[in-house]
Amino acid sequence: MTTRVGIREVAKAAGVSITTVSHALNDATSDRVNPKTQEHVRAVAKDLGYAPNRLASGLRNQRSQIIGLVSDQITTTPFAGAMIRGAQETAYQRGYLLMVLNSGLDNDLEKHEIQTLQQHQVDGIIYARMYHQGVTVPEELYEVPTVLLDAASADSSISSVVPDEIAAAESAVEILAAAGHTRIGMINNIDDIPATHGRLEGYRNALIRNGLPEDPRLVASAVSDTVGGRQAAAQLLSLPDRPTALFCFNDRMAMGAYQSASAAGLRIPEDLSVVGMDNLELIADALWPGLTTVALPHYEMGCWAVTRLLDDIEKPGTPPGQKKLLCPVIERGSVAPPH
Amino acid sequence: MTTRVGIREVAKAAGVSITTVSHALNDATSDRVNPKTQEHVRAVAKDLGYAPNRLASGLRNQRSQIIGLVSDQITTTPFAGAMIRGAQETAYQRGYLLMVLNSGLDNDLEKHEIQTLQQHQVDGIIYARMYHQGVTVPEELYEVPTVLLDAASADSSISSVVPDEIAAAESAVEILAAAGHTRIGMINNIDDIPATHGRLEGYRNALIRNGLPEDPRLVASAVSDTVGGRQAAAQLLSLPDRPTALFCFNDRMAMGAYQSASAAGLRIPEDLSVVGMDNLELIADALWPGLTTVALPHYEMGCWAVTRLLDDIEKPGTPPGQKKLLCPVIERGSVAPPH
DNA sequence: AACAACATCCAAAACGTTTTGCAAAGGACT
DNA sequence: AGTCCTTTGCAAAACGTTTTGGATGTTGTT
Repeated sequence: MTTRVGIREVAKAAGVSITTVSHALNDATSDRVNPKTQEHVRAVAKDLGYAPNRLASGLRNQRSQIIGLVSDQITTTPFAGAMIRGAQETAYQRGYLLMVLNSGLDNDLEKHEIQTLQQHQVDGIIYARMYHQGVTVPEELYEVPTVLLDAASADSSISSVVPDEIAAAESAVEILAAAGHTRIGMINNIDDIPATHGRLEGYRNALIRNGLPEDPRLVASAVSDTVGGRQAAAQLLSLPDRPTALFCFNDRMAMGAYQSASAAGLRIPEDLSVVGMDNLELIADALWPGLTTVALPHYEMGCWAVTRLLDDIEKPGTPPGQKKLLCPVIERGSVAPPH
Repeated sequence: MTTRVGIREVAKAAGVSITTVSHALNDATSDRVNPKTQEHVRAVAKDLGYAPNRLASGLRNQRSQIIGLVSDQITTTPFAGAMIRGAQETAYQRGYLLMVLNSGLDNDLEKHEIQTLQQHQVDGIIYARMYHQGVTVPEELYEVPTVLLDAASADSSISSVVPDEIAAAESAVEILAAAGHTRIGMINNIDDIPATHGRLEGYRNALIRNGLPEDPRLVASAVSDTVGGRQAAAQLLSLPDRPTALFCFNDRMAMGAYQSASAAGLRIPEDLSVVGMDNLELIADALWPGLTTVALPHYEMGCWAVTRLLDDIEKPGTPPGQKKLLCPVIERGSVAPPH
């Protein structure tokens, strides 16, 4: 384990002072150092594989080049990965590193984690949820630049990014309407979260825009997993005038709908069209036929959050913004015209 | 934003010198400070909410209290979450923070990331893969304590942790044999990775141990996703003397088996028993009936890796170890006796 | 009563950078 | 040729800790 090369070594090797090295490396604009010298120093530094100790430089300029990401849970959903990856990659591109912490549901732990991050002088914090929800921001976060990821706060002084649930549901239902369906059912979630209300609203908007009547019997709600979807679908499919198409709250419920359809002897998409939401590849891609669905922009939200945060850090004073990101439709094979 | 309270403030408030504060706080064993004074200082520090600046103390004692985790991909599998959570939680419990970086498949990027971590003076690095595979460790990692997560290296000087593929497959097949099956098929992966060979070996071991004949026609291989599983299952189920039970390489392939069984008019588990592997809850829980499967210990592997790494860091000289972790069976509803 | 031994605390140096105030050197203008 | 200005490089201070060597004060022994 060779001892790390420091700025001194570079200075000696380049035949100049430490100061000159520092200026040559950092202060690109200032004309305190001769361009030729600068180039020379840079060459030598690169040659020696010099990379400044971030602890030291962080201590000096009160900037750690680290941002923290604290989230409620990280394991249950595969979305976590995409969000973190989006955040990590854009942070890295801008010269920052990401520190990930998850607090479960423990508020005290969360407080403690935020404090720990502050001990490490993080330059900013991303406060993330693993599914879209409203939150109240812990007061510790007001001490440091913060942006909310997949979460929204009543306090509009804090930036946040969430998916545009309404528009997403609209485009999902639009696909079914465009295929010619006039009796379109919806399988909704029962939790009181933004997605539940937003997707229902989008469903209604799309019906209205297409001149289709709203039939309250065509909306069934259940627990938002496969079993719930199976039950809700069974209910809708047993209606005397059953829907020919189903918009499902998410892909897991859509999987339940597949199961009920199969049990009822209905083929997808010939007898029943289905559209899901979330683009859970593990399911949407695995179903037979593949599930047409609307993707949640987790990766993009991660990118947006970090971009916003770093803008805030690097040029403070930018006014906060609440962003809703669009959700792209992913077409597979579960939609066909009704007969 | 109140200015952070430093060690000076504590010293002033407690009426002692900075040195005394530092000793009182850190050096619990040394008798350089009066117990009463120590207690007093600690009370004051807590009162003021003092927490030492980790950048400064890291710089001083060449320890950042940070460990890095670099992995190939983080998004495609939901396992990433569990591994990272395991690593993060145990690190946090021992006073460390985790820095997560993913390099995709880009080797240069990976090198650069490792260097960046070293700039931040990380105390150690976890080198992770998102599915079990052999790797050659980048030479940069020899400069710093390292352990491999879900990956093994030919170089036995480096610690690593992987799932015990053979034992896992054995227990999967054991379940089927215990239920009374004598014609047990296997749907395997075609990739040349440890899991492929290990699970096949475990399958064979279990057959032998139960005195069952090995019939090579009962093993079908395909791409390890749902479509592949569907095809392989179709092949096995069309055999004149078809297997009454299927051990599938993973849960996605098992889902394909469900689809083929349904297409062939076979009910699960009455006509066909199925066991998967991975315990991908999204699928295993969603299938109907629920899929009995063997869980990969991702969370536990994350814990083990960090524990090992920190032991290494805190008391160097511990000899390296290669660990295989056992995989628990998760029983659901896809196994029944043959008729 | 003087001195040794001990307990307690303090001042200062160090970790590796960045940055400020100055000094030295070199060139152009009168 | 002398003055002034510009260009360039250096020494030193600062960031917030930890730790070492030594100073101070207190107690016990002869």
